[in-house]
Amino acid sequence: MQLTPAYKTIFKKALEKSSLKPTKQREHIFSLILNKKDHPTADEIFTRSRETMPSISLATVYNCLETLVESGLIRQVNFERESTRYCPNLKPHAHFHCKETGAIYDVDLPTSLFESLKRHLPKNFEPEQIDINFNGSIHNTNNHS
Amino acid sequence: MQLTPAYKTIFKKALEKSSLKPTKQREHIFSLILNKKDHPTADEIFTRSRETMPSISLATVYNCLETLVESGLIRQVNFERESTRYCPNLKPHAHFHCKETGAIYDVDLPTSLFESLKRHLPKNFEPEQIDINFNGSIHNTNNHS
DNA sequence: AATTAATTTAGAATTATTCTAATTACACTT
DNA sequence: AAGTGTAATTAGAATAATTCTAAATTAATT
Repeated sequence: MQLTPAYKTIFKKALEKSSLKPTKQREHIFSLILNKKDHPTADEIFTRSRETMPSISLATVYNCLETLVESGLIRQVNFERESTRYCPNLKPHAHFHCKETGAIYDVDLPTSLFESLKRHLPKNFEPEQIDINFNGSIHNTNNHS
Repeated sequence: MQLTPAYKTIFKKALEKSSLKPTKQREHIFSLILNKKDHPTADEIFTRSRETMPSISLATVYNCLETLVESGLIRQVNFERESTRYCPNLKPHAHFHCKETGAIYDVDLPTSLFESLKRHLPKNFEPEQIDINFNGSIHNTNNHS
């Protein structure tokens, strides 16, 4: 539940760039998301936060998540209209949503693929963000030989 | 507000395959979505429906949309946590969401791109649906020469 | 210490969607 | 043609994630 010095610097820089304050709550939530790299919902983050910061409120969790997304430290992930989930992986990647378990997996993708996608847009379309979401199931690989 | 005979057949076949009935309401909603190829929300569809079918209820609109999606006649489109939108374009394509106007544009993509995306999944991941969403703005092309 | 602006907080409000239970429509039997 | 059964529609209540509001707290600055 502690940021490494390196991440602490990244955290402060990113917030200051958007003229936002590096508060205890924001840092706490950022470190929670970094340290358990699943894709938690605001409510899950709220529950986890209270274990070590019992006074935090749900509204604050939502506020902090918003500021973290704004400053580029985390990404939002949405599947259909399920609760928004949050992701600290800033490398180019897609998400795979297992419809059986609801689990979300990061799928790394080469930058070239994103570039190739962009080339299909009309010239005056300026994408800021590209979300690629797979929906499906994960087969059992029963490798009985 | 009328389905062409060709679409009427597609409509009936698709529903029957899922053992669903081709009712007046389902057909009406399907034709509405087909005839104005924007990406309306359930509520917009509800409003449009009542112009020609005043007795329809919002619950029915939601029910019909669900069955149309189930039977593969239309697709759902989600941006962040905005209202779900519906799309009759079944060709492989992505969506571009303009953050200024909120408008959604279809972006045709070659099947090869989807194939290439799939190749980055672990072998036991079985995608059923791939959603590609661009988020950004559309620049003015002021072509004063 | 006083002032200000930003942040946090609790709880109310919002809103898209789903649920519930009653009614209606329709295909199938008698 | 009347009766039966199942699916679909309907109105309105319920749900749940998120946002809003207004008050309280915090931190930085004079």
